[in-house]
Amino acid sequence: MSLIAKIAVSAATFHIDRPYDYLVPAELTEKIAPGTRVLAPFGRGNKPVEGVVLSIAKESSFNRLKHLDSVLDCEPIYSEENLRLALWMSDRFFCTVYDALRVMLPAKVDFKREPKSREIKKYPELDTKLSSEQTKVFDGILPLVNSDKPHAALLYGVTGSGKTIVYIKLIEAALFKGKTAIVLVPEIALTPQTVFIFQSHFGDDVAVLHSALGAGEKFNEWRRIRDGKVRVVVGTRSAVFAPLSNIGLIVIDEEQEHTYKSDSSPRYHAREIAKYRITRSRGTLLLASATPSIESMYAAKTGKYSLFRLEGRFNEQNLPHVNIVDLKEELKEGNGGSISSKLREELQINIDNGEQSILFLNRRGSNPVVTCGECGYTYKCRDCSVSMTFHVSNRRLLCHYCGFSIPEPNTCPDCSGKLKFIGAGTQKVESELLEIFPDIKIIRMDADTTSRKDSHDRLLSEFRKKKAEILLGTQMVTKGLDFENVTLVGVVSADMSLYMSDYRAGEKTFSLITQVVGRSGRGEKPGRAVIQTFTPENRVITLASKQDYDGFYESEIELRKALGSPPVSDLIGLSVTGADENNVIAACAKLRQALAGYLRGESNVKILGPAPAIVSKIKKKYRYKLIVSCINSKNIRETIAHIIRAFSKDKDIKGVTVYADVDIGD
DNA sequence: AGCACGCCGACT
DNA sequence: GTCGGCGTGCTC
Repeated sequence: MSLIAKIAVSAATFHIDRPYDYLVPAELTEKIAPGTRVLAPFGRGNKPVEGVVLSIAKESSFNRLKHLDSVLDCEPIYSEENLRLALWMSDRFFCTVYDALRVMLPAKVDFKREPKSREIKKYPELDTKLSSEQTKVFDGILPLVNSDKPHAALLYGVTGSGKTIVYIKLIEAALFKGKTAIVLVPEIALTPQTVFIFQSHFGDDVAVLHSALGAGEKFNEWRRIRDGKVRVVVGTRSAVFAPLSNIGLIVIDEEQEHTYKSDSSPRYHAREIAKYRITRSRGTLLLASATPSIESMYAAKTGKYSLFRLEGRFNEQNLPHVNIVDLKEELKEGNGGSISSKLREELQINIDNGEQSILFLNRRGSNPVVTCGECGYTYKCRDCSVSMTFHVSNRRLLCHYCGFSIPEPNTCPDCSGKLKFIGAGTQKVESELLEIFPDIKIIRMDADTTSRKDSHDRLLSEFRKKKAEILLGTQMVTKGLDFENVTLVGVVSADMSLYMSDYRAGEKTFSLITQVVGRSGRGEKPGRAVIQTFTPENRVITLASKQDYDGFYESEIELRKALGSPPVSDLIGLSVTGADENNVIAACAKLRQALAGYLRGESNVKILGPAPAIVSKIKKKYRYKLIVSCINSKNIRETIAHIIRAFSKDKDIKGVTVYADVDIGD
């Protein structure tokens, strides 16, 4: 009697995803095992598709089985632990089992060679001088790492308080116990110094996983980890799946960063994967940040996580002196430009003193809106519901969502009226600065100037060599940069991220301003910051300017409690997309009805929407959203999964797709 | 989501 | 007769 293999198939979509049974041909019984990849005939056309063996059985309840085509690996590429995690992910994050498995491997894995034997190097414990505060934190966390019970801890450590050295000491402790460690960073390119410290400290014992690695390099690192050649892994989101065994410590640095959440399937949060792995290996999860997410601090304050604090800046540097500039007043005085008189004055002081400045503006291009001054016509993307941004560098209007572009128009296409270019992005601010200070050099750093390989590093090293007076850029200038000659930071518009419908808007803005202000005054000289805003009295802006995290947390958590937002309750988003807007709306109505029916008995469940997404059309597809506010439980997730499956089978709904997303931001 | 099957109209 | 357009339903 031949064996039956239960396969997670790549061609299966969410609503038909289940283990598919196949007969194992006699000649494959030697090679096949749970965790190997196979080719299996699927569908009416028996097209060979890739799949992963979940388990081997003796019999099947299905009676018209097909035979597997071939086994692709000479040994299991997924461990039992991987398979278990994938099954858990599929019900936790509404994805197929194959999708979950796919994200655990580097893009291209060619695994036909024999494995190498594992050798464990002994790592010598290093001698390093901690401050008394660092010692206190280290002594607090060490027993957690040394115990055999799973733990989660939050380390609240202000910028410059020396968190990295604490991570290193804790990793050493984990290695000393024969365990391994993972450090997650938001984006390698933005935190080169942090990565460099780990590399120089742990040498050959550390593997770095970054997105800039080629497929082959990534695979080599992955195999080094898997073969036990390294015991420490530093990397971005997907490094949380690194094939280490016996994990003693996972550190998530800047844990509030949104990059830890995947925005395509599987829509997982690295923190949740880390918790899962740590629980099973009885290790410690250390979340760390200068501006912890509200949900993590809430978990710490309610006793779910242990809480540790590092509040002294390492070199005893003082906080930058912050000026808040009211842009309404500037307008009254006739200054409608991007640079207020105060910021101009402060920039002049720095130029005169040979000191450098960083300016932050979270918008690229020249002008985000081009409109007709006479009839009001506005240039919108052909395929997306957003206005097109003028880029002076190539004199084109560009859609930032799909890349569609047109040449710069001369007059209004409707009435031939004169066009107005409204708002300011980094390119516009650059030209305004050059008008004010014609003799200086400015380095602009945004997606347009860093698209080529290594251009990021090149621009930063030019700035470090003092080849420019001002570094002007988007998000990418807010993190990790450490230039001792930078004594002034300017936030060109603090309002931009503040007035979005996202319930995390305040939290994100607080974190962004706090981080960018922290770029100033990192050397001997004291730092200054100028924050420009139309709402200087806003709570988030005043608290961020004082770097008052505790004050911000207290006011924010009260707000969340009053509104019933996370972390007091959870949100599960249902996104509905399709090319025909009426079909999408009709599908939403049906979905809402189904949700209301199934969830009627549940207490504390609210269904919000449907409403158009913030950007209601992208690449010709309309996007609507329903939100279920609830306490996320297995029961609720199963109900929603059931509704989505039924929805996909519904013949009355055409050309519309739906997916669910947990822990959403808006 | 693919992909094949099948029903029906159009054309040689 | 038979080619092919697309509506329908299944996927071990």
